[in-house]
Amino acid sequence: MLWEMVEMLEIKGANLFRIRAFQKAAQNIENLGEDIAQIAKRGELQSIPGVGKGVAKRIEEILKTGKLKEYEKLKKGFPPGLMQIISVPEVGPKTARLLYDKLGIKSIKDLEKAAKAHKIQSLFGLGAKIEENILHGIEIHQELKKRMLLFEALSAVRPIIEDLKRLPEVRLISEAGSLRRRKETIGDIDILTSSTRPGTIMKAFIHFPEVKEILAKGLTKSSVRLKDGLQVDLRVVKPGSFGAALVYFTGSKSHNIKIRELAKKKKLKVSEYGVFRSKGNKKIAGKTEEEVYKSLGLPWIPPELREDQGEIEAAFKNQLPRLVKLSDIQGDFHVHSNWSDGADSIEDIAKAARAKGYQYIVIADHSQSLKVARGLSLENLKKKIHLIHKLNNNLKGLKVLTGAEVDIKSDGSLDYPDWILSELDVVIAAIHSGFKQSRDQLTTRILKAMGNKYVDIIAHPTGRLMGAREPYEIDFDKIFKQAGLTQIALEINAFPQRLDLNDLNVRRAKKFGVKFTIGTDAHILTQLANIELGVSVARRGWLEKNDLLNTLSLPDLQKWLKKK
DNA sequence: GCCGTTTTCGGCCCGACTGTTTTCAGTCG
Repeated sequence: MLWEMVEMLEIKGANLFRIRAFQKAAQNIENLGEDIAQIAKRGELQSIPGVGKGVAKRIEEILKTGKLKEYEKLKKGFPPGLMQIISVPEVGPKTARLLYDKLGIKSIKDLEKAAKAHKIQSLFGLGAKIEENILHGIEIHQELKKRMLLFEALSAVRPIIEDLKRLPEVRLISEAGSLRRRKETIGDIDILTSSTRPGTIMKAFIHFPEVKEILAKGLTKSSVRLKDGLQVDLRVVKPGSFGAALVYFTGSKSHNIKIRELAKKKKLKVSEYGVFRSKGNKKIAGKTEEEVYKSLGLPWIPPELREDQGEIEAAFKNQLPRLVKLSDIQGDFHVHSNWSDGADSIEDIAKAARAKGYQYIVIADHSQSLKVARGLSLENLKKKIHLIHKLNNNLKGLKVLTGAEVDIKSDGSLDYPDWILSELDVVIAAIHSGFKQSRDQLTTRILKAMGNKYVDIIAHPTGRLMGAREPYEIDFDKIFKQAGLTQIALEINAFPQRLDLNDLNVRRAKKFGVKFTIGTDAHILTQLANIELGVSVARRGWLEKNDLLNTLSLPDLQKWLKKK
């Protein structure tokens, strides 16, 4: 409701600062990672940044009545299609208002008709060019909405950066934007380079073989669409501004705003060119990110934290988390072999894991009920355990841990009897069916599974598949609390479509004392590399080394498993 | 409407680009 109010008020032409206040509040509420009703119950609404007396009152009204009078009233006077118009590129609130007042345009369809009939160019302030841009905007506006998975963006950007690095004119180069922050979905790919000769770089970039279409080509900025549809923006700045530009292009937008507000209070000004004194405009930083943050009295902030979710305040107090690193990871907790629906033999997986420098790996095939994934019968599981023990005798430098991804059946019971679970090193429990159960049912179901003393990990706790399946509804607070209490770890599933738990829930769960494991859910050797995605989620969830079981050495992990 | 390492009142990030109304408003990131 707040978001919609923002759009309606923009078109209405309300006070911009009031609108921005709503916007800020809406964004922070969206990123809570906790049920707002719980916060309201504790009477702590105003502890949410950007939520003051006014917004708190509105939230209380919504929670109490399910409605917001102010919103309903606003909406009544609004044609339903009008808000969509500002989602067309080139059309903002002012233009939308003008088009509505003068031409009665109240939907994208109306807009297209009017543009094609050349009615727009006759309006005061608009012209033929704008009319043309609007038509183009309508064309691409559908496509723009699609965001790609982090995994896809990473696979696309790496070869491009490698190509660019080969150019002698390129000095420094980095990914930027939401990709560098490792958000789970990416709109378009941003790359930043520094050079004193941007022209040559631009030219080489737009002629890369992967490029299908050149969207814009300038002196220091070009945009292309690749053959697979991804949009890539490349920007070149002078070496002395690289750090400031990297801060700026990495974002997030709200992080940048807060940084600049902070600067202002210190009589400084931050832009993509550097940090300047307000008086006299003397440049005092810009070459590196460290320099930029330092000039504001802050330590360098890892990109994954730059979401204006308290990282600046934490940095100010020198309380930033020491985020877990990929190199801290000693093993993978969730791998499938060709005993169930995986592609590779346990021996090959073990060798690949050893080559990655791991100390251990958990082979966790599906359980008997999951026929679609060739779940293992009791008989086969016994055989598999035996085989792994034999394999470990001949294997140096890595230990294969016996595991299973055991189905949590719809009544909350497990798909294997206790006696065989007790034989396994690691028991992972997960839901693979009955997603449509009620929130209460699903929550109770998982809690019941957590009541089994052999369970070590709950895998992909919300079951989502980005782009294909919504997360199922569970009472996070109850599950996090129980996980904290029992020390049953929650998985950060690193499969590209899953990333489940997600960053927000990870951060929330940590506050309950929850431990986590990263598992790639790999079904083929190349997917072992996805551990990196899991580490990104962990970092975005503010996790430190100690929060993850994956960082334990083999002996420490074995101690942990015994203790449980 | 929110907020306080200037402030309980008076501010609220910064700059590029575009097109059009020739000096700047609107949009975008």
